This record gives sequence, structure tokens and C-alpha cells, in this order.
Amino acid sequence: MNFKEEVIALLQAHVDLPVAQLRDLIERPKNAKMGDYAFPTFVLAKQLHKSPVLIAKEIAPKLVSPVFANITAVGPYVNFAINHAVLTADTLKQVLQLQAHYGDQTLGHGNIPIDMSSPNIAKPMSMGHLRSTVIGNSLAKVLAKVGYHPIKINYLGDYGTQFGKLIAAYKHWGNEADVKQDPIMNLFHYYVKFHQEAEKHPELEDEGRLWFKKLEQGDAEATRLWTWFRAVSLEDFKRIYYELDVDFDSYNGEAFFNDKMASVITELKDKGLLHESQGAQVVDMGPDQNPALIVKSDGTSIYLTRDLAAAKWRMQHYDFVKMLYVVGNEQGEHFVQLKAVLKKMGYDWSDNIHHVPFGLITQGGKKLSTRKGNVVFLDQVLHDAVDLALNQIEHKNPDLAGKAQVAHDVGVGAVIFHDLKNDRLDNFDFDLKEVVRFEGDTGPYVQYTNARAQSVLRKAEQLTTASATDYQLTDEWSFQVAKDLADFPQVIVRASEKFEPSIVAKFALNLAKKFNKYYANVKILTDDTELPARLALVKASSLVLNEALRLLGVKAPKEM
RNA sequence: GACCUCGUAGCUCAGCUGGAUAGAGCACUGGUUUCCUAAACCAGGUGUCGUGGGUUCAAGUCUCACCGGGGUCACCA
Repeated sequence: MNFKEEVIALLQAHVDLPVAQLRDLIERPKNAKMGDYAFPTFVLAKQLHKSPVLIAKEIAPKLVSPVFANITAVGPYVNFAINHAVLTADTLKQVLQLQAHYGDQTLGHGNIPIDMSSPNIAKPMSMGHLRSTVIGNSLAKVLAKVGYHPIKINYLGDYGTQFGKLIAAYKHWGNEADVKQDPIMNLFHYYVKFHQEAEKHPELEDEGRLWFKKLEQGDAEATRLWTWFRAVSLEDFKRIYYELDVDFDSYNGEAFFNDKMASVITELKDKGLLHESQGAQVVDMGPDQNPALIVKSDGTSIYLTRDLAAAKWRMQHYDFVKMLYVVGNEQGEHFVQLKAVLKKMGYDWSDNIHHVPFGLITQGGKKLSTRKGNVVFLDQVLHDAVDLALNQIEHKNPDLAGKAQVAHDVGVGAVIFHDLKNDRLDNFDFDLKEVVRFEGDTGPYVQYTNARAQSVLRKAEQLTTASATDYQLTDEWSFQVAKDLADFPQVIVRASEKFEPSIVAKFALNLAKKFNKYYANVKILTDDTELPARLALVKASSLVLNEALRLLGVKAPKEM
């Protein structure tokens, strides 16, 4: 049942305003005491030459509906209070009927490639990669729920000058045995050392560029090292993706597009877009903007060149309706350039490309920089989180079966949830204590709520209950839960439109909070006539909590 | 200097398309377990919504300017 439409239908008979405008005006009061829907009468004041307060007073008594418990004038508003029993019964019925499909939408269809995660080869994954990974993963699930077909692309940073530098570093300080023993960390150390040394000996930079040029020209030694570094790195990444339970539809990284750049450059030339500037080939971006660099002065390619080739290739292969780049906010200008160049090339589908930016993670207020060796290793964070979760279980529920698995789900869940619960663009300063907190506004809080609900349902199996089809509940707490449940479909819509997982996370927290209040105030397992209705509420809450957590990529253990 | 982004309680942040006394969590104090998992619940209180104009019946929300934090400013990605 759509209560808002019901409000509109009622008002229509007594108010001289078009339906579309009514729909716009009707709002949900922030304060629940004011009712569930409100109609502000200000707009009618001029039309009727009366005070809004008087208008509200006149309209309210004329409106009668079984759906609303009462309709009253409060100041210049007409407030509608939903009949609790109707909303509760209606919502529970829907959730239990649709199960996990509750909230599904058909907002669109077609492929949506999501460029996400994209770690750089030979560097450990950091907290920064976590953001892109979990936001992208969640968006994929949300977009699938509203009808689209997401394609998760891990655009590996497996090419570029940095590999020339890495090879140069390996040649100076590396050896095969060390790399075999601990690939990522040792390669990483070479890389950091390179940047430290390069500050004293700038000629190293040239050496790095030279190796990259060799790599791009197919030099055997360069290719051998690159291939090896890439393989061992990818192996390591996949281990972490397994921990996070994230998978990809494609690992086509930058190198994959290496042989696809020439045609883009030719095309840019043919379309008269390419100009020479300071020895490099660029596309002019207008008076106030930097030109878009396509070919560097030493003749090698650059990020943008590869991204252009990648975008074209993806359009040809996926025929996408939208494409998302889940990449840090600091790269905003790059995507402005990418879109602009594609547009100049005559590709209108450039408009369907969206940069989904996110805020920076800092430590002690400073930017984390891989180059400077100032990083927070994701591996370590996940490890610590799981350890702490296990500690917690030993303390609170030592007899729990499958502790290790639950600790993993809770620990990793805490980290993921922490990353998703706030607006994407908020920066945050990394603080392990904060990330792995288990109380308050956290993932484990939501998980715990669900585990409680599950526990109730398990115990309920022992009671013989008459099945009911009409879920009549009249207490205030169950109504608050039901109201949140009823909001879920709109939450999905908003999250998918704004590419914002935090909307789902916030919803899950609110629902969990309402459910815990219900749980604390109402004894559920009492064998009376309302028992089936109460169990329906518990079941529906658990279903929706599970679904919300799933959309965030967070596990929902049945016990914890 | 230009552009992007953020600026709400001691701290971390909500506040959907402008609307009625601006809300959570953390931290702090106290309380709740013969009863469904106390990772919970209940009670305690603080705000020049960065500043100043503008639009509007109505601005934390829209607009402009300024201030402050972060980011970026072609041959890294």
C-alpha cells in the first residue's frame, strides 16, 4: 500500500492543486509526533486569501480514511497519522511474501561496468584500495537489485613508468630469492628505496623511464620481470579479495590496453584534436584548463591514453548504459578530461560515464603515500580486526560453534561497514580503534541485532503456533520497526541513484536500533494470539537486515 | 592564484526533493540480566548549523562573496 498516494487522493477532493504539485508538497515530518505525513498549507494562503492556519483547520475535518488513525490540523499543517495496525500488517505481509526480493526495483536495465579496486602491481593493498573495493562492490549489488547488470572490473595498475622504476630498483638492490620469499613486501621495499634514492640521485628517474620505454618496446628482460612481478602480485591480491568476499568479472588492467592505444592516438589525429605542446602530444582543453596529455615527450603513453582506449573498448564490448569509476576524489580532474576528450571525439556516451569519487584516508592528518612508504596495510587491518573479534567472542560467547568463521565475518564486517557508513566524500583519519569498534554505530551492532532475531526464531520453532495471515500489532515499538521496513524500497532507489552505499548502511543502523528497542520492551516468545504477528515482525526484520548487509558486502552470521 | 571537496554538540558524523522545538554514535555519569544473546536497553546536555549578504511565507538545506581544513594544478597513477 502506498500511503502517500492515499494522502494525495484524500486531499484532491478538497484542495485546488494539481496532483503533481501535491505530490511535491507532501512531506514526512522529522518529528514522529507530528504524524507520518504532512501537508503544509502555505501555498494555498495566497490562492484563498486566508491564513494557512485557518486553511488547515478547515480541511482536516473533511478528510476521513480507514488507513489513517487520525488527520489533524496543527498550525499551518494537516498531519496524517497512519493507522498503525494497517501499516504493520501490510508491510509484514509484503516482506514475508517477497523475502530477499523485497525492495527489488526495475529502474533500468543494461550493462554497467564498474571500474573499481584497481590496485597497483607490486604494492601492498592499502586502506585506500579498500574504499574503492567495498564501495564498488556494494554499488554492484545495489545496481543489480534495481535491475541493472553490473560488471566489476579490476583495472589493475599493471603498467606505466612506475614499473620502469621498479625494474630499475630491482636491478640495483633486488634479488630473486627475496622476491620469491615475500614478493609484495620486497618489491614494495625496492620501490620505496627507489624514491628515497632518487631524491639524492635524480638520474635514477631517467633510468626508470628508460626501463619503462624498454618494456613498452617489448624488451625481453623487462618483459620477463614485469610478467613475474605481475603474477606474484595478483596472487596476493586474490587472497585479500577472498577475505573480503569480492570477486571481479574482469582483470583487464592497464597493460591489456597497451596495444589498443595506437588506434586512439590515430583517431585523435584524424579528428584534428591532437596538438604538439612542449614536445608532447595534447588535446586542448580550453583557456583555463591544462591540456590533456596524450603522448609524453619521450614518446611513451600515459594514464589518460590508456583510459581512453579502455573506455572505447568497454563501450564496444559491453555496450554499457552507464559506466562508473570508483576512484578517489583527488583524481577528479582526470575524469573531467577523460569525459571531455571522448566528447570531443564525438562520443555522446561520454555523458553516461560517472566518476564516483570518495574522500581521502589520512593518518595523523597526513595523506598516505605509497611512494613515501607511509601506508596502512589492508592485510594487517583485517588481521587485527578478526583477532579482536575472536577475543570478543571468547569473552562473550565462548561456547559458540564455528568461532573462527564468525570472528572473520564480524571483524571483516566491522572494517567494511566502517568504510561504508559515512558519505563517500568524507575524508577520514585512520584510527584502528575506531575502525574495529564493535559497539554503537557499527557493522557488528547490525550483525548482533540480526543474530538476536535469529536466536528468537530458533527458539520459536519449539512453540506450537497457529499460523496467521493477518499480522495485527498495536504497540508503538513494532510500529516503529514496521515503518522502517516499509521505507526499505525507497532507500534502495536513493542509494542506486546517488551511487551511495552509506544510505543503505544508515538504514541498517536505524532498523537495528528500532528492532533492539522492540526486543528490549516486548517479550516476543509468549504463547498468545499475537505470537504469530510478533514472529512475523522478527522474521521480516531479520530478512531486511540480512538484505541490507548483503548489499553492503557484509556477512550476517546467525549466531555470534 | 585557479579548480574540486568538506566545514552541524568535546570527538566522529546524520539531516532525503527548502518546511513545524536541529538529531545519532563515541566519550562521561548513573541505572537495567530469576525472563527471547547486556556486542543490548533506559535516563542524564551541550549547538553563533564556518562568517556575511541574497532568494522565499519558510534556509543547516538553494544562491553569491569571504574565512578555514583537505586535495589537484600536463610528461606518476
